[in-house]
Amino acid sequence: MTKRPTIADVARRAGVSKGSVSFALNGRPGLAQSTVDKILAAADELGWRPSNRARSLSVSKAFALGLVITRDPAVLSSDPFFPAFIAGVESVLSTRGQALVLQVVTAGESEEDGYRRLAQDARVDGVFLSDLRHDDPRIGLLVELGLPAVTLNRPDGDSPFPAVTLDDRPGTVAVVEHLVGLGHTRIAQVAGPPAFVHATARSTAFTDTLAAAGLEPVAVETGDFTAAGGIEATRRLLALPEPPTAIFYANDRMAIAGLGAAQAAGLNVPDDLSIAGFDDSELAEYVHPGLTTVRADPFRFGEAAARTLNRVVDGDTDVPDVELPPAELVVRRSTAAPPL
Amino acid sequence: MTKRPTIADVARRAGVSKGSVSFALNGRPGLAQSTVDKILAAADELGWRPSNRARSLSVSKAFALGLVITRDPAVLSSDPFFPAFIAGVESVLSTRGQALVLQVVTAGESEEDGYRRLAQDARVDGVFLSDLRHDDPRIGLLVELGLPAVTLNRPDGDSPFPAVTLDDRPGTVAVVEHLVGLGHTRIAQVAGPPAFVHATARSTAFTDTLAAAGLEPVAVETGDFTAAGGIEATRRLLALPEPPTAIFYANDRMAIAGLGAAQAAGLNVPDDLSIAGFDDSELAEYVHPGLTTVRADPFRFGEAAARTLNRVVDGDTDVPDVELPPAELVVRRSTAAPPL
DNA sequence: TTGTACGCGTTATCAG
DNA sequence: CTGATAACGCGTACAA
Repeated sequence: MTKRPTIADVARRAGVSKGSVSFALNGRPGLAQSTVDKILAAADELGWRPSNRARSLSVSKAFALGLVITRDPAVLSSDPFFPAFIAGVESVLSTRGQALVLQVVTAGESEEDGYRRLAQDARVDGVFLSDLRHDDPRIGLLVELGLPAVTLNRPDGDSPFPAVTLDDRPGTVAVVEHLVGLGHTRIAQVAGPPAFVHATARSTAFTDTLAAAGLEPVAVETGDFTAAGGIEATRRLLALPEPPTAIFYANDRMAIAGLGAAQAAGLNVPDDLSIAGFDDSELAEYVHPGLTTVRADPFRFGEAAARTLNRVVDGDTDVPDVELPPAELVVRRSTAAPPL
Repeated sequence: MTKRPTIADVARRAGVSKGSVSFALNGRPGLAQSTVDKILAAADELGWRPSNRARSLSVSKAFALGLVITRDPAVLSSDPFFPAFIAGVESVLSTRGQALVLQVVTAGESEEDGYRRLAQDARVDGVFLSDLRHDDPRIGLLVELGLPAVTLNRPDGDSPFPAVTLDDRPGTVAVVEHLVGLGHTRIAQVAGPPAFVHATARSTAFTDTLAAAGLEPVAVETGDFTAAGGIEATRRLLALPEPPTAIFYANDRMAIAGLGAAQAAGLNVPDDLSIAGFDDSELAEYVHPGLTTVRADPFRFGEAAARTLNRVVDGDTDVPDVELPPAELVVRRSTAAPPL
């Protein structure tokens, strides 16, 4: 409550100049050790902490990173990725005295505006680019804005930014092999919107693996990652003349909703229909039957992304991409051999 | 990319002094209208935007609000409240050029430290205080730190901060009356941790309403709001010599997990057991059977909280509490008359 | 090591 | 009234 001490207070108390204090506190050479000690002691006694504001102004940095999330709230509500991702990011930022600025862009406002605001207001030193889309326009935008970034997974176009990647494909392959191994031949997929890089990556891995087993998808429906979308897609699949005996969903939310739809239609899961999801969200383990799914580690993803972004922000050129351990299959009760 | 224009550039272009520019842009009296127009035009032509770093330094404000969330990531992951709440907050902040600084405090670090950091780093002008606990120590801490706040719901002790409240009780009462109306007499509850104000509020409303109907709870189990906790509590309830015919959970996550546990135990919901939740999370509608629950509006909550906090931050004294429309009952298929 | 300009708006003081 | 001038907030960086 008493106004915080400034660097001038420290200087006065140590009997030196402001400049020396700054040097001492930043551990820069050019000061006698005895002077450094004196200054550090004075700073300590006064409980001095640098003012972010003054520092920001003089070094032109925000000491903050930004995350723009574009979802309507209802959808975001049950997304299992971001909260854990954010926690991972925080675990890195908190040790560096940085803050995370979050921007939730709801429908109506464009996502680009979110980044633009962050850049114009100079609120952050860099941003995380998530949910990459094909030929993502945000990459060009960020280049234009001069805002450093790290991409979550690798974009398909050119990108000057490092990528932190977590390969979804091994998990997808494992799911398909698991289903094929159980004897399924009529397997369908509920994919995510094709505009997303990760959605098509999963989708392609699905089709390819099936092909490698000499099979073709019964159908590939497109969902929008929401529960409502999962229900719709599931109903369409179940209404097919020859419905699938197994459905692989691009995320758990659609899978859990699909599970509900199948049960509501009188089907027994897994006896009549096997269901697999993607994410291993909290509820996946606890619905009935437990959902077979694919588990990634969003917390680690957040840590790695934050560290990588900071290297860029710190001026490191040629920051290498970081590859995280791939997502892996978690087998539960929702998958079993197909009905005879 | 070309360096942004400063207030001095605008002044030069308009042929006036820096001070006048500042006055004109802040709509302060003391300038001829013609001068104001000239300045505004110059600013416009140059595309000038104030540097909020410089502004921060000179007016000692951060132009940002803070939210500290204390959950371990796994739990936070499926919390339906915060994402929508944050979206509501954003909808207000974005119109004022403010930012939201998010801090996720994971286990190990104390929540208090989160607020302390936010205050010491002067990162925000005020904070949202969520998940109030009885005799919440954070209130005293914030007073000590001199950090303005708004509480989400009303704390039970003294508080100098305005509260934005959303009464859970009418919804709780409605659930109990709904169950009693269906003919249930053996009703149990899975409550939240008693340390939380909202958990005990719901719990008390539950017990009181039951008492008003001349009934007593079969049992009140305490869950921790997680799916795993919901499963445990449900198992204990179902193992009772005379198990309940209806269970009311303090949130949807526990309810959905409880639903899974009941089904895994071979029970038919709602024929053998009625289940009701709280939140109306996205999946509530889509699990099978659809979950009877209580719906609040976290987006509006966020809007109201942001507006209220801003009034405090702006120096308004005696900002009144804001009362939001109460949570309301949503009846779905998971509740029905008890077995004969 | 010190002194001081600098980053950029805000605001109090003062002259016209 | 109108508008200019300068001090201020606080740390950094460079010339002296």
